[in-house]
Amino acid sequence: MKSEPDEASIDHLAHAAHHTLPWTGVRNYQARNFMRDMMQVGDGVLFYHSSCPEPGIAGLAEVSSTAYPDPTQFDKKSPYFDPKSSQETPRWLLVDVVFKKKIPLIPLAALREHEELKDMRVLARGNRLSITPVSEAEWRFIIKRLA
DNA sequence: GCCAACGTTGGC
DNA sequence: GCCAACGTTGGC
Repeated sequence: MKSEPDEASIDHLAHAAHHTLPWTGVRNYQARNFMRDMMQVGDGVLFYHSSCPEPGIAGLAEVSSTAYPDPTQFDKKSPYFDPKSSQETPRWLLVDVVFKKKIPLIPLAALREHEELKDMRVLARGNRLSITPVSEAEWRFIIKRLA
């Protein structure tokens, strides 16, 4: 799961109440569907810092809720407000994410060096999804070899 | 700041 | 349903 560290970094997560943050602001249908259809409580999360001086995996977290409506879509003062959404038929969902651990940054360039990770969705050419699946093999490799 | 890549919008 | 225009993402 990608986040801009200016907005929500691994340190923010570590210091949040209950070490938990709602993953607000996803406004892409594919990313939303991953949360809705594929994520379960207890799933591992690679916390990725994007759009920053050192992009890469900065920590480990866990999904701690199933998907539910993102309240910011109803908030006129929020940058994530969506006038086309309604309480009755919410368009955007989120999951809660709980902190597990901070790790020495695994830079994007390091991820790209490993043959084992060449098919990682987040590394695919032109990928713009902020949430992408990680295979079992990719997860194990990152945890054992890089984290 | 640049720019490639991709998603969304909206006219037709 | 097509597709051009536009906006956004995100690494560099």
